[in-house]
Amino acid sequence: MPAPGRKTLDQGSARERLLAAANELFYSEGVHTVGIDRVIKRAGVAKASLYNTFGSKDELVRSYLSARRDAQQARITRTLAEYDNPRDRMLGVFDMLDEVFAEPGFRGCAFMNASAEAKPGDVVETVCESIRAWIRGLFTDLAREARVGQPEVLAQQLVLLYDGATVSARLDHNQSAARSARSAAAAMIDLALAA
Amino acid sequence: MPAPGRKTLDQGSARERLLAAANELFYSEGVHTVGIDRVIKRAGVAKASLYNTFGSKDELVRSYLSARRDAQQARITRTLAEYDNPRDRMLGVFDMLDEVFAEPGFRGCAFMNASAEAKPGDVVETVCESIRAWIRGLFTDLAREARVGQPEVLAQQLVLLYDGATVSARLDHNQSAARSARSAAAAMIDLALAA
DNA sequence: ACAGTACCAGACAGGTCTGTCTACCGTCAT
DNA sequence: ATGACGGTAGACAGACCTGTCTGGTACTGT
Repeated sequence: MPAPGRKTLDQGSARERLLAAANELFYSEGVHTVGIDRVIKRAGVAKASLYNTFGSKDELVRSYLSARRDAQQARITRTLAEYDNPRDRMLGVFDMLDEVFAEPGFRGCAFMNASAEAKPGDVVETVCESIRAWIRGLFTDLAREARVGQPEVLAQQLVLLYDGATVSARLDHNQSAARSARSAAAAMIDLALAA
Repeated sequence: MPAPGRKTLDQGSARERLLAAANELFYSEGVHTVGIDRVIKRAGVAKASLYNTFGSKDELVRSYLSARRDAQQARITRTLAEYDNPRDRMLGVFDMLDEVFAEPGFRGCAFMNASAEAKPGDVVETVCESIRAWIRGLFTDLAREARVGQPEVLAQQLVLLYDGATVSARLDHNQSAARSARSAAAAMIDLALAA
């Protein structure tokens, strides 16, 4: 994550700088309110470079979300590797959330935000669905690995807590949302294991 | 909820028609993507009427959200009246969510959506905070009434499930999100009561 | 040396948005 | 009957947004 104070980005190819600028601006202010001109100024790039590279603003938005999805999946995967049993892995996701919420500039889930701005049938929804399916699958796999009776049921409940924590951290500025979700998740997991 | 198929609204004062049109359009397509012209056409109202009544688009948006907040609070209050003990009241909120999610045109929480589009410090955030504080207070009061050990803790967990269900219903098109949240809520409540 | 590539700077066209303004209409109370 | 009031209809200004286009610069492989 680049230092946020800088005025323009000056490392990497035009594509990389554009994606970095898009990530900072689109995430922190919304896809709609940020115009092309601000993105290219921030990236220190000519307008022609943007259109040569991405073709349209829509494509830039799509790429921004795809890159963010990949980064988020990588971060979760990295987190999981720190634990050696499915129960701790599930809870580890919530520990990671706690860190994410504490980062400066946190403004909720980029995919929820982008989806709220998108009109029905937008390409944005596709990226959105892909990361959501991935997370749901992750929790389902972990639940199955933990040998609970109904892995899908537990996974769904964990997803509810995951999303709820994100919303509460965003809208209520609730610094402890992830920890509340974690303790609720622990209770749900143990109930499922006992059943 | 007015019939959504109609092209223009033709009952009530200009103010009422504008709010009804704003509610339909802003909620279903987003605050930013819908322009003033579409709102007044839908309302069957002159542009001057909008600016005489509300003064600006921002104020119309604020009024739209305020009206929606009032309607939502009224609906929840009506739901609570159907039950006669705190535990059933808490769960009743999730039964209501199930109905809400099944309504045609459901597109998630209007306040989450508006907040995602708003820039930091927007007036929108104020309305948003007010309904969130109300819901949190509601669950806290019910939890206290139910004599659980830590009412705030249970209330926070129920809020997580409430928000999580809304997100999952919206983004995953998950028709059973409210029922999953309800069963998780029942488990959390009973754990809190047993403690 | 030279062609090709990748890039920057910015003017420009065409569209859309908010908000103002003029002009007109119908109703109703005094 | 007349003036205030609330409303309609739509032109218009000014800002802003996307996307195209021209022209110039720097490096790189052959």
